[in-house]
Amino acid sequence: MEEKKVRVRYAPSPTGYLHIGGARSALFNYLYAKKYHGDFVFRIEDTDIERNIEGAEAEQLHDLIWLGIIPDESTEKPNPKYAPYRQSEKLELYRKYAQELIDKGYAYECYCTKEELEEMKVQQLSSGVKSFKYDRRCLNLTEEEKLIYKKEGRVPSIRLKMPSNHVLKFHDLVRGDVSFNSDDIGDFVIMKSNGIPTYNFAVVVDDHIMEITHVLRGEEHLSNTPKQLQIYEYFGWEPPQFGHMTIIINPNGKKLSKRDLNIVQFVSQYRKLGYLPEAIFNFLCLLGYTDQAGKELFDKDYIFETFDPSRLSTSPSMFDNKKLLWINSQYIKAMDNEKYFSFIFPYIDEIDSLKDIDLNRKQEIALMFKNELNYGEEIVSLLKDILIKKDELNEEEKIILEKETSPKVIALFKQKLELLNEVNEEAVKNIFNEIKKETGLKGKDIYMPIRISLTGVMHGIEMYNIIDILGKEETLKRL
RNA sequence: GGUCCGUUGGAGAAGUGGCUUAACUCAUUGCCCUCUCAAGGCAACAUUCACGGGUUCGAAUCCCGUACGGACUACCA
Repeated sequence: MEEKKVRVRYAPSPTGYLHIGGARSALFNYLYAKKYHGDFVFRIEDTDIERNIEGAEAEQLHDLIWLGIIPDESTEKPNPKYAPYRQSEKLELYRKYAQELIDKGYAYECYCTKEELEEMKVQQLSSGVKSFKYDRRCLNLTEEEKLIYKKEGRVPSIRLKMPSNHVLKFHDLVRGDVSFNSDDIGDFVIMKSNGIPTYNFAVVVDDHIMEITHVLRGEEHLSNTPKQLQIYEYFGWEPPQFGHMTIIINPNGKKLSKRDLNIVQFVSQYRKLGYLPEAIFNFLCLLGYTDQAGKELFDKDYIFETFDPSRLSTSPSMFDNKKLLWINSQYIKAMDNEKYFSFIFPYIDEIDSLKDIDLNRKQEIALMFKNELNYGEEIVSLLKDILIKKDELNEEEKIILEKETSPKVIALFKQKLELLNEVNEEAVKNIFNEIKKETGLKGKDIYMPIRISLTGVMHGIEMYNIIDILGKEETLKRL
C-alpha cells in the first residue's frame, strides 16, 4: 500500500476563545504531524450559525500560534487544493453529497417538526423505551405526502438511514478495538432543514476532501465515531484513523466545562497572567500523556521526536493548576535574561512609580524576582508588598517590634544608614555587621524589626533588595 | 434507562505475567540552608494496585462478575 502523507487537523467552532481542552486537542494532533512529518491543518466548523462569535476564529488561530502550535494550513494560509477551510463556505458541496446519499437510498428527507420530534421523545421515554431513536416515520414517504408537507410550508431535513444490525468497528489509536452496533443508533440528521450540514456529516466530508489521515479528539466524540463511519461506508471512502483522548476533568471529577468559573481555562487568560507559551505547551503534553522516559520537563524538539500516540492515557486526567504553576516557574527560572526582561517589564510597568525608571534600574529590580515568580503578574503584588507598607500589624509582628531590643536596633540602623553616602549592597551588609557587633544581637533580632518597620510583613525578598527598591530616603522615612 | 469508556497514593502517573522492596513528577510534611518568604538540597509519604471470584508454579498485569466514576444519547460541535 502506498504511504499516504500524514494529515491531521484541529477544527474548532468559532464560538469562543481557545480553551485548555481545545488547545490540548490541537497540540496532540500537532505532535502527531510533527512526529510523522505530516501537515497540521486548522479548519473552522461554523455550521452552528447561532453560536458563532465574531472574531473568535482569529482569536483561536492567534492563541494557537502563540502557544507554538503552528498550522501548516489554515483559514489564513489555505492550500488551494483543499480550500475552503470554513464549512460555511462550502455549503453547496455538502448538499451535493447529501443528495448523492439520497439518490443511493442511504438517506431520506424528514418532514417532522421540532414539536413532533419532542413529542416522540417524550412518548418513547414514558413508555419505557430504553433509548430514544427516531421512529423513521418519514422513511417511506411518497411523493404525494411530501408535497402535502411542503404545501404546509415544511422544509425537510435529511436523515441518514442506518442499516440494521450492522457492526461498526474500528481500531482506536488510544483505546484499541472498539465496536458499536448500528441498531443502537437512530437515523440521525445530516442536513438541517436550514440547508446546513450537521457536525457529524460535515466532518466526514471535510476530512475526506482534505485527505485527513488521523484524527485525535476528545473522548466525548467516541460515540460519534460509528455515525461517521457509516457515512464513510456509504460513500465508499476510507475513514481516517481515530484516536480518542481522555477528557480533562476538574477537581470534582467532571469534564472541564467552559462555564466552570473556578478554573482559568482560556489560553488568553493565561497569557495575560504571565504564563509562558512553552510552559503551557509542556503542561498540555502532560495532560493524558506520559513520556516513555518519565520526563516531565522537555522542549518541543524532544517531544516531536519521542511522541508516541500509543502512550496516550485512557483514564481521565485532572487539570492540576499547581503543576502548571510549577512548570511555569521552572520555565521562568530557565529563561535567559533578555527574554525575561521583555516578558516581565510589562508587569513592572503596571506600577506607576516604576514605570519610568531607567532601564538598568528596571533590570536590576526584575532580576530580584526571577527565582521567586510562578507567573508574571505575580511580580506586581510582590512589588506592592514592598512599595506599599502594610498598616495593620498582626500579633506576631507586634511582639517583635515591642521587644526591648528592637527600638535600639532600628535606631542604630537608621543612624548608620543616614550617614551612608552611597547605598549599595556591601555598605548595607556592613551596617548589619556593625549592629551585630555593637549590640551583641544576631539574626532575627536584628533583621526582623527592620523588615517589619519597612514593609509591615515578616516575609519577602532579601533585605538589601527591599532597601534598594525603596531607596534611602523612603527607607529612612519608614524607620 | 441504553451504548461506549474507565478505576494504581491528595494529583498526574510508570508498569504489557516473575527484574516491583509498585519508578518518576506535582502537592503535602519534616530536616538542611537562611533575617523571613520563596528558590535550592535532603528525606518521609500505596505492606499494595476499587471489590469478589477464576486462570497460573506465580497477577497491578489475563478472564468473568459486582461496585463506583465518566462520556455520549440534539435539526450543538
